[in-house]
Amino acid sequence: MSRPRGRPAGAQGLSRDAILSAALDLLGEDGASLGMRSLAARMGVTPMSLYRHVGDHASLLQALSERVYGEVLEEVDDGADAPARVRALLTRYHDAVGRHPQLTLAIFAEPAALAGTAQRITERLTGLLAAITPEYLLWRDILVDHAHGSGLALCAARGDGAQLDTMRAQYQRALDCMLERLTGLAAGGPG
Amino acid sequence: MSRPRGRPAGAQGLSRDAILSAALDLLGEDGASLGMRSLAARMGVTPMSLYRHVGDHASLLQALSERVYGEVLEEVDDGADAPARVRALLTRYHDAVGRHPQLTLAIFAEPAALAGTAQRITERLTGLLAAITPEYLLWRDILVDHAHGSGLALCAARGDGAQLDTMRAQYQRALDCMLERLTGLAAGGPG
DNA sequence: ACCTGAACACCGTTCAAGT
DNA sequence: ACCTGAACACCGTTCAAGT
Repeated sequence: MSRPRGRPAGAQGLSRDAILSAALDLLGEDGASLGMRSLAARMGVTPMSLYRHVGDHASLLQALSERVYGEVLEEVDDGADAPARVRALLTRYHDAVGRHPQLTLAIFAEPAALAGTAQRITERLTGLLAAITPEYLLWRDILVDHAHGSGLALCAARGDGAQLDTMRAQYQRALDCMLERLTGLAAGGPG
Repeated sequence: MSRPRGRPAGAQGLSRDAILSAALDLLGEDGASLGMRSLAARMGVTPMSLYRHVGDHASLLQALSERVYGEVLEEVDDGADAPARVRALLTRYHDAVGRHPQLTLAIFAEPAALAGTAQRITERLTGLLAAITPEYLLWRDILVDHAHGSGLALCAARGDGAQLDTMRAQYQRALDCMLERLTGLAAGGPG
């Protein structure tokens, strides 16, 4: 029973990329937490096979977070004005949380995993806000913290697709409300 | 070696209250996560002794969150106006996160643990905001999400006392800024 | 009623094979 | 270079004693 020891004969082997993709798939399923053993089982492989490709569990988490949150920075809409770009950047960030709530929760528990990417996102946001208001540091903190908190609510509602759409719309409303106050436009009235 | 089986002769036994207090102490220490085994070890007792008093790990978490976050509602300053009471309530909530970041992170991963208490806090906040603005639901979401996100940053900076004070002050500034926009007072200028 | 050890089904990770 | 099983030090939890 079970496979013989040593490298399998005809197998084409694992790849770091395939492991990361499988890990995101696994995290997307209901109630599945990202374990080295469950990830290995899903790939039909021994837990230890993973270590050569993705390092230990913390490294795996870091690689996943860079892949997911690195995409947030890929947006380019340099033509738009600063408030619109702030809006787009935060929406992308918030969406990334909604797409991978379990990963985000794991990162929150081990904040070093996101350090580099998070800093780059924050820097871009800071630059955009500086063009809008002299109180850009205060508003950067407000917008980032609010995005995190709203993302946390997304995490708590993991799995429920319909509710997720509602919450995404609520985030848009809240974000618009704050951007209006921030830019001083103070649009129309309530309702 | 080790103790004999059965109930120890002279021991006065465990109490639910003592266990919960010890659990909060344990969570307050650096890098200590709340395990049944580590908690039992700290109390000089077998892991299984705890189950009779606090139930399983999820129940323990829930009991702790009710103890910590229940205090948030104990505030009474009925004389103050609604914005001041909103400010006090959110500040207490935020402080509770800062005092128990590890517990809060554990709750975030298992949101059912806080369900009851969180709802009561949200209800009181909603009532207060309804007296201030017709857009009270929008602002309730904004303020709650922002408090959570800022609390999350507190969790990430766990342990560092000086930084904690700075972050608490930053939260006050952000909260004041939003309450000004919310009440329409629009105080002075930047700086 | 209350606490115990042994046991079960899990973890992440090290290490020494094996091909 | 790459994958393997066995082993180690952990988990939470069940169960059947023991007092």
